[in-house]
Amino acid sequence: MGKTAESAAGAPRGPATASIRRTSEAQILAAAETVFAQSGFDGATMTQLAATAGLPKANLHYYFGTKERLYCAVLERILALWLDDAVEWIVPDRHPAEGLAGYVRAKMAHSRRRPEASRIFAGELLRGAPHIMSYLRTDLRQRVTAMAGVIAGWSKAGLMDPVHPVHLLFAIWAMTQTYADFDAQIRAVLDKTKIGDAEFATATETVVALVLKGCGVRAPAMEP
Amino acid sequence: MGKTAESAAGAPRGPATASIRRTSEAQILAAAETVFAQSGFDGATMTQLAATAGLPKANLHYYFGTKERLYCAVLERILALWLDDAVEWIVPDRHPAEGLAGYVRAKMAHSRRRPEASRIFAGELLRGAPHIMSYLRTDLRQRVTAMAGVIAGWSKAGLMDPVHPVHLLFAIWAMTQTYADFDAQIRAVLDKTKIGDAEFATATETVVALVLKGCGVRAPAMEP
DNA sequence: ATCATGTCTGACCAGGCGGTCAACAAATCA
DNA sequence: TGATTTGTTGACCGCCTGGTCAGACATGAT
Repeated sequence: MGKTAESAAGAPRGPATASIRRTSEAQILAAAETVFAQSGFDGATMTQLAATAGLPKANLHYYFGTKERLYCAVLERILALWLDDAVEWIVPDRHPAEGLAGYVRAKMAHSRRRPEASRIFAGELLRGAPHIMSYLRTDLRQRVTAMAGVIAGWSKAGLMDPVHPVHLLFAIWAMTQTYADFDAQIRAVLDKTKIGDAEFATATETVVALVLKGCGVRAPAMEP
Repeated sequence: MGKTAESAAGAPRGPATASIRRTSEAQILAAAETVFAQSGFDGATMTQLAATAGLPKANLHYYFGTKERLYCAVLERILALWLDDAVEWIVPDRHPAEGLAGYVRAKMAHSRRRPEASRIFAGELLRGAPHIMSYLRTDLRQRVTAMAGVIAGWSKAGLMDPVHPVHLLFAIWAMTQTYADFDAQIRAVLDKTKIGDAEFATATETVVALVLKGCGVRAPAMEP
């Protein structure tokens, strides 16, 4: 039937431009990420959310219905980004010296570039993960199992010590995300209003070294 | 003048039993620690706080005035406990193998025994530490400086690698507190409703090994 | 008894919260 | 063009929030 050419995918209703919806939703989601990261779910108010988005409050309800649905939309957006780092680095083909270092650096870069996403995730976990428990138990758990297998393989191959793979991952997540989540503490201790690139690079290399040496990763063999 | 014998210290007014005040305050603080840990400052309500304490709402206001003052009282209680671990373990007399391992184990024990305290602290940091920023910049920073000196001393003495001491501390805090703060994630990934003692011991030893090997701590010399 | 002091609490309040809705503007379809 | 759907918004609502307060109650000194 005569659907217009534009609506290729993801436009269940509305025959023509869903671009307005997309634009407004993106605008609201971006604002919401900032506000939820600063104030948390309970601390944020719809009025504050609307003001940050530069739209009337009723408009947010038009697009997302309730505060909780808006929050969940923000969460889903974050989770999508969350999973991609691992598959690039924690793979059997790589040497652990490269894989673990790359993964840690990717996670640190995440904490640097998108601290708000990390903070929203942290807040959700702190409250017992009421909105993402099912995701944790399925998607995340599955990925962790896969990554743990890779790491165990590295150990068996004699490329590194036999470290408990899952707890190693917890440790890596903790060390890297702390620079986003608990930034206030780090700034206070370092006596800086903002963490500079140099300081962050120092942090990154400290964590990388801690992980590589901590896992007893052997020097990678040079490819012929 | 004729103050009764009981009021030895800390009873500025009231001639007789200040024990009632002490008891009620302790009861309220204990309940508040639980509720604030579960729901955060914004999520918790005075009604919920009162119900958990088993007292009428007005009673909480009688003793603490406002929700914020109650919250701050809870925070202060936590901070007092927070500082004591370090001074016992991160001291020049000890070998780093003993000092770092002991410190990590103490922090892990803290996460195990008093996860609520850790979560309240984490929530406060996540929101930018509005109530404890001055504490972080004074007390905590001072202690960190002292600890960093000890660690740097260990490195100079050739007892361990020259690891950046402050970032090492951030890493230790992150790895240990993650077992309290993000317990939901850990339980979901491990597919357990509760983390057992055995699993927690595994976690502890994983972190201890990661830190000791990661810092290149030499084997401690035996005392004659 | 009387009084002073501290403790306790039900009833109440103003304000802000998330959410609704009717009416209106804009865009797309026929 | 008119018809129909989608987007926009100010005004409004009921509820729950943190906080108040007058007065009941307990306790010990005089």
